[in-house]
Amino acid sequence: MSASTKLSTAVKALCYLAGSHPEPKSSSQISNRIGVNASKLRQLMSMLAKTNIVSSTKGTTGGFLIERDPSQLDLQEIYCAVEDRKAFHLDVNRSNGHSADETAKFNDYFFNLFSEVQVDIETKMRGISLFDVMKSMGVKSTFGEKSK
Amino acid sequence: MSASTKLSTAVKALCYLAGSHPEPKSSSQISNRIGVNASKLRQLMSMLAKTNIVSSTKGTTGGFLIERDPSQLDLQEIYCAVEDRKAFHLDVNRSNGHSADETAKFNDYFFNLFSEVQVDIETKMRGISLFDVMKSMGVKSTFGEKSK
DNA sequence: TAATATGTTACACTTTCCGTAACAAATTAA
DNA sequence: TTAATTTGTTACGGAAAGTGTAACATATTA
Repeated sequence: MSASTKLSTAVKALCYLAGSHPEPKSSSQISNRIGVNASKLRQLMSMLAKTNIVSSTKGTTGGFLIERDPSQLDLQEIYCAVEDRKAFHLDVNRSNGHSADETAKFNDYFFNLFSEVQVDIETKMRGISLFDVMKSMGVKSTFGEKSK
Repeated sequence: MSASTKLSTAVKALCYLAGSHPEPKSSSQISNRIGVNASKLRQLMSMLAKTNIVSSTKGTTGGFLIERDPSQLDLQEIYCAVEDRKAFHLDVNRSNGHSADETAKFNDYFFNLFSEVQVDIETKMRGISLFDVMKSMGVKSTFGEKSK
């Protein structure tokens, strides 16, 4: 999955889980809802589980459960959980030329520039919580409510 | 070529041209210098020529010439010249799910978010001139100087 | 007329992305 | 204990994108 796809897919799934908490949802339920393949979704969810953003339980009554308050969970954290690469990856081309020194200096320059851009993106995403997204989306959170 | 590769390659070439103005440089000279394939480089240069950032002349004494003052040429402009897609492209995944309406709303949300990010990147790149890059790189501009 | 340079198209190769399948391990229900 | 269900992980074939190179028409110079 590409970086941006991972992020948006993860957010969709988390919105769904936050709207049906504390009822666990299986990968098939989630995938039916948000329209991605169940297997690929499990790969994504297992990453969210490793950082304890969701919990997972196996077996007949199992599934995924969101573990974090949506208002205290920002997009940057979600992104880092599902993507190894730093922010939105921009790559500098590898040096092949004669003047390897100069090419290396150029590559450093663009590496630094793109790093700055990445920091800017991270800052922006840190300012947006899952709850913010849910509000925009009209999804009501049931996180933290007592189950009847 | 990827977007970021196009930009960095174009900037390398333009720095070279700005440092050897007004002497035209052929695609082989440039490619030898910055270490990319001459044919691919011509593809890139022809895009810069269409927006008059460089001029090109054919024939034995031909080659490429930078046409803009490096201090009045910013990275965003270079980027736009060589890349069709808007800024650094981030894509939203296409909807397949049951609730197509909701998926569409999510996609809209992320499309808007990524658009904002793109605007931020553009703003940053508009603040950096080719001359700024050359300064960082220690390349001396000969643009505008009289040829002897 | 020969040589040289741009501008464009094409092609094979590699890498990445995407959708799907398969199956071990864990858990629940009967 | 057995069958059913679910996560977690790996693998694979095809699609798409990126890369390096070649080829050639067109234009210009010597």
